[in-house]
Amino acid sequence: MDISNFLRSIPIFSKLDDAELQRFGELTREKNYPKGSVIVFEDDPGDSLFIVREGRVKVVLIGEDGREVILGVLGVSEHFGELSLIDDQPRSAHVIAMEDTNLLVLRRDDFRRRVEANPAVAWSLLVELARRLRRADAKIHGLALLDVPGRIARLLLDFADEAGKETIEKPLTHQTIAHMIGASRETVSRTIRDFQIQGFIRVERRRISVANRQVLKQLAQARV
Amino acid sequence: MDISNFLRSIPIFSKLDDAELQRFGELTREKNYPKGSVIVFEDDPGDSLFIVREGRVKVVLIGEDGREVILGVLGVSEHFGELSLIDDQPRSAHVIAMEDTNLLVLRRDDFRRRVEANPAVAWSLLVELARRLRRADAKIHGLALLDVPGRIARLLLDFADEAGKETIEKPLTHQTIAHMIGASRETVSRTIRDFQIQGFIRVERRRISVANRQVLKQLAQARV
DNA sequence: CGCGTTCTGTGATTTTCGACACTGACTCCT
DNA sequence: AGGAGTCAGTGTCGAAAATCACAGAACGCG
Repeated sequence: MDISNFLRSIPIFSKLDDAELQRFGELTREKNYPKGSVIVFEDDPGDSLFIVREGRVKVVLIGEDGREVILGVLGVSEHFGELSLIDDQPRSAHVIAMEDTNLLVLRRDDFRRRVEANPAVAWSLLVELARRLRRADAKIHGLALLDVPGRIARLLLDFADEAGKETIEKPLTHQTIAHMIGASRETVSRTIRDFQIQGFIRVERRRISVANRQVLKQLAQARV
Repeated sequence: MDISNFLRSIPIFSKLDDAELQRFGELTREKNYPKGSVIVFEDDPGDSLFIVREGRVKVVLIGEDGREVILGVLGVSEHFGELSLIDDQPRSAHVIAMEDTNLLVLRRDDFRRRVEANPAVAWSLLVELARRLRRADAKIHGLALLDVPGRIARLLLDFADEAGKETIEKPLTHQTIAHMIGASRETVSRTIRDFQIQGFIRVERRRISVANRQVLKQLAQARV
């Protein structure tokens, strides 16, 4: 797929006409990162926007002791790094490649100029940030008000909804889930096993499917 | 203070010229809410932006069982409710008056039209949302990676920085702090007492001052 | 000034989770 | 096919914090 068409598939650029897309495309550079490499370091100044063209990355916070929390996992045609471009503050998290990854990179000045010339892009960006803010609030809600089963239930429902069906295709290890919900690997293992025994979910070879939506919804709402 | 001047004191409007401020001002309505009343309900459709002119409000998530988490406390010249205006989604949280409060209200269409006519406002809004997103991430970091003393230490430092000095003037009850950091009232009481005994902070008649910044910073970083 | 409501301090008890420490099972190479 | 590395299941243990249950302080208001 050529760059213009690829950019068009991204919400914040979708409103642009061909000429604009072309110009944006010309400003980008490509970069490759092998699995496990760190793309962005927390606290770095940061002056680029990244768009995932191939692979998957995780946005993580890392504590002094090395424990991590995953703020989000981004796949093809999702982007990251715009915060620092907007407010000139340092990076707020690390971004690490979960697989071999190919990114398009756009530098601050180029990006800003283009945005200023295109109010539609600014608006789409606002919508995108609003979406993230809502997600962040939901995450805070989960961490503060739900116990571990609740958080796992919510995560599974989220993924199922996103996939549009009952079965979650993505390869999620218990460790990854643990980091996403702020729990330990063992607790996740136990809880998943529990859900399975109770018949809420079905698991075969790392693929989870939701069997009893109702109960999970219950768990995801109240601390029981 | 007249409305134009008041609006000028707000970051997202500060870049506007007098004529624009005047026009914005004419579109606003005033509303009063007594202490404890609910200004915005989660899940409501929502089509207004609110600016605090007097008083204080809290943005809260409430669980099924009535337990609450405070996402933020907003004072004079801060605003809320823009998310729903941007993405047309329902309100993501409740907003409740902590004191008798006077608000300026701006309706969606008026707001949007004015924003579209003023790219500078759109940009300031982006900066504001970016700031909130960073705060939300920091909150997630705290909830997932820090123990209660750590979270309290961080909160106190935040407030002290905000106040610009060592003493925090705002009237914070232990209950409120507990809701802000996702902990129980009792644990907060005990921890505050502890900090006091250890000489990290000084407390007199509900006003807390930071005595030993260093130690608090330590606590706020690592799980000890 | 008194009285009720809202805060705070503290003990005892109970839950929830994380920390370890292993075991076994897959899977991906090369 | 053999071996390294990663992933998952499980038991025990202990620490952190939530909960429960009061008692005492402080504050704010009529």
